Amino acid sequence: MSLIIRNLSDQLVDLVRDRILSGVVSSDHAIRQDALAAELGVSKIPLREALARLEEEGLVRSQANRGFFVRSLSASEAQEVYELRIKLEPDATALAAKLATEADHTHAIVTLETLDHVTDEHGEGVGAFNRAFHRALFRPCGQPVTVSILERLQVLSERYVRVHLEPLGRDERANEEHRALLKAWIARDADQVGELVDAHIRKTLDDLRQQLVDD
Amino acid sequence: MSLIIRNLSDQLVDLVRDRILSGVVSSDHAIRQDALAAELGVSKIPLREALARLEEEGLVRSQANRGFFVRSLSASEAQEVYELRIKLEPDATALAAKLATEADHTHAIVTLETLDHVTDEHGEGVGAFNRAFHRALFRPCGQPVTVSILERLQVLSERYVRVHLEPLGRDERANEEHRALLKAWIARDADQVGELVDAHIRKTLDDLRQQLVDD
DNA sequence: GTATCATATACCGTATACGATCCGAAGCTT
DNA sequence: AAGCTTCGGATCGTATACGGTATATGATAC
Repeated sequence: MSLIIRNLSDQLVDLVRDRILSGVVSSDHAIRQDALAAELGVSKIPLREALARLEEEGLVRSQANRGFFVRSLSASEAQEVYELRIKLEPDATALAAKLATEADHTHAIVTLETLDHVTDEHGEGVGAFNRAFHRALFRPCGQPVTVSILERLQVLSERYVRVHLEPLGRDERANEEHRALLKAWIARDADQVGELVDAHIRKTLDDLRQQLVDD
Repeated sequence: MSLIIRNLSDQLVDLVRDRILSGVVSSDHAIRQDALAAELGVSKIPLREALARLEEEGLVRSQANRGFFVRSLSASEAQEVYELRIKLEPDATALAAKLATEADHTHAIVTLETLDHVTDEHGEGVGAFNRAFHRALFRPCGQPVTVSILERLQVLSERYVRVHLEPLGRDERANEEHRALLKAWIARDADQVGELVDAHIRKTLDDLRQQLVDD
């Protein structure tokens, strides 16, 4: 049992990221450091470190002497992020399928079951579990830089899914695609995994595009 | 004249990054926060923010209660970083060639001249100017996320160039490739730009591979 | 109505303090 | 002698307080 010790700012990164993804804090609104720190029961020093990290991730931006702001969404960024995922994620997931261990398999299976469960209950944080599933599939690829880039891209893309797609309840089709993808992944059919991931992301992008012109 | 106001931690990011790239601080050695802050004449709070950002960039890693360490180099990471650049940089640079303004053109030309000059004098920081040149070529692509990812990849790859290639003085061939690339880029020949960038990165990777097996 | 000034607010950076943790060395046990 | 335990210094992580500075806002003067 290797227990992971995390300092406060590490934990704050996740906490604040979740707040932004769930839309609790609105775009282009200044983040009051003292107020937020007081609300979370920490001082502003670890909070500022967390915000600095989130700025590198692309979720917030900062202006000198003005503070941190949640970055606003834009159709062009959505397009860009999904195109980047299409360039990177299929290959990484396909490679991971070849390298995955038994433990990776069970982890992916469990993650999908959790995602199914949460989807059925229409519970909070479907997006987070969706992210976790895809991450479970590409993480074993053994390429740390690629993994970190993909994780960042996933976070960015989740914002658009939450705003534009989640309300529509298009979970059904996605879940079927997930099952087919997992099956091929477990079977280590790298080629098919690559195609399925590619198709899956493209479909999401198509849905998003349609939704964005409708807006 | 829009003067850019940057706070201390922003400036420290660049300063510490340069120290790491130039090899002043050795790998896997703990960064003494108090000592470094005192040496730089700042307090450790903005320094910690800068280190947090550099950890997101992949240049340092942190262990809770142990501090920040310069990440060590590895052949597999080099390979990975260059493969990622091959996947992203040719397209981005080709797109930028189509979108570049007159100002972008002059900026790229000036940057290459500076690079030539520095190379001739065998001055310090050839790597930094090499980075600046490539950045000048892909920056006008109008895709901020792609640009930030490529900048990160460039920083990571520069470490390997400095250690394994720069001592060999292979600058001549690179400079010829740079000139051909710039010419096609100015002419907005997107297809050729893509091919040249791809070839340029591949050659560097090949050199690197050879050097790494020799090591 | 515009320009200038004063004030309030919030961020930025520093100094300081203190608990928590890590690491190496000394000492003890076996 | 090898291994384990304990201890203390060093460093990190966090909190708090304070001054400096930039921005925004509202009042005043012209």
